[in-house]
Amino acid sequence: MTKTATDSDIQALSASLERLVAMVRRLTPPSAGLSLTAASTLRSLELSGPCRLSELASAQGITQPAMTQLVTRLEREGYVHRGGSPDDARVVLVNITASGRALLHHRRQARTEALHGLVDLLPAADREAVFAAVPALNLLAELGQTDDRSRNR
Amino acid sequence: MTKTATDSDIQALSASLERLVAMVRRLTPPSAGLSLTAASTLRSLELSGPCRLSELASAQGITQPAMTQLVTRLEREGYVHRGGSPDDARVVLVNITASGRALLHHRRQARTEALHGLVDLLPAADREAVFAAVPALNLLAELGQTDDRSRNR
DNA sequence: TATTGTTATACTCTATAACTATA
DNA sequence: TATAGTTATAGAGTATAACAATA
Repeated sequence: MTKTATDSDIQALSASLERLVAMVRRLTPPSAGLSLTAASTLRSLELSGPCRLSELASAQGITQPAMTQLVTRLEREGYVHRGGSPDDARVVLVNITASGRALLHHRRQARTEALHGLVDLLPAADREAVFAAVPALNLLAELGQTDDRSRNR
Repeated sequence: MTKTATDSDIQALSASLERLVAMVRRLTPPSAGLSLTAASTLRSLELSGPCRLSELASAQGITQPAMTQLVTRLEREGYVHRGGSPDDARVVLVNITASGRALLHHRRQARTEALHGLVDLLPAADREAVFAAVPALNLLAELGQTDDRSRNR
């Protein structure tokens, strides 16, 4: 029946996303050691392997200087490592360390536990609706990631 | 069939939420004028009406001094107003201004437009799964909000 | 000359500790 | 003495502009 998305559908989704962001922020606040951008950058490195600094910056939607500083902090804490490229001496290849992987693992466990507590409070029907939507939500998030808004920096 | 949530369900949801947060951050970056906390605080004021500074702080999961400063910035920009309580002279009641409401409205429009672009790229089945999950996601977010973790500050 | 990354500088956002004013 | 909020100070996180090194 829902052939195309109506504005009111989109607005409801948008409002829901706003609330979910607030929830996630409370589940793993920056006080837990990593800012949202720092955590997201680590995750990205975990998936991609060694990655250029400029690619990391555009993937996170922040500027190159901001990523330089973030990587400097992450390197100081031992979560990433800066290496050079054999092909191009200008390039810096950033990679996640074992310690960085361990940190991600720990954060995921903590959040999973907290989420478990919340999800268990949901009525069964709602719980199933949420899980049923996970693949679609992943697709949506992926589209948002590869969308080239703010690539032009 | 899904009687209780399995760990792998929860982990998939958790990972999905991480990606959605990254997407939302790119849709309305802090460069658009308001940080996530600032926007969330305004939204909260829009819903609740005049609110004590300490309540705002605990609702957002930040400290009282951080909220003092955020409210100072928002007041300087004209988005909120500080008033006293007639009952208790220690209390500050913060309220949103017409300008603050207008800002929220504008941001919502911008995000809704951007989301529309993404949602239209989803296959119809995924689109419907997302919309079908919205009420459940709202409920989940609400549980996360009223959950009293990090109330003890 | 263009690209990759860093440095310099400034502002937001957050925390903890110490303080003021009121209850 | 306890509570509501502010001030002081420090550090993370971000931006823009100017720079160095390499292609």
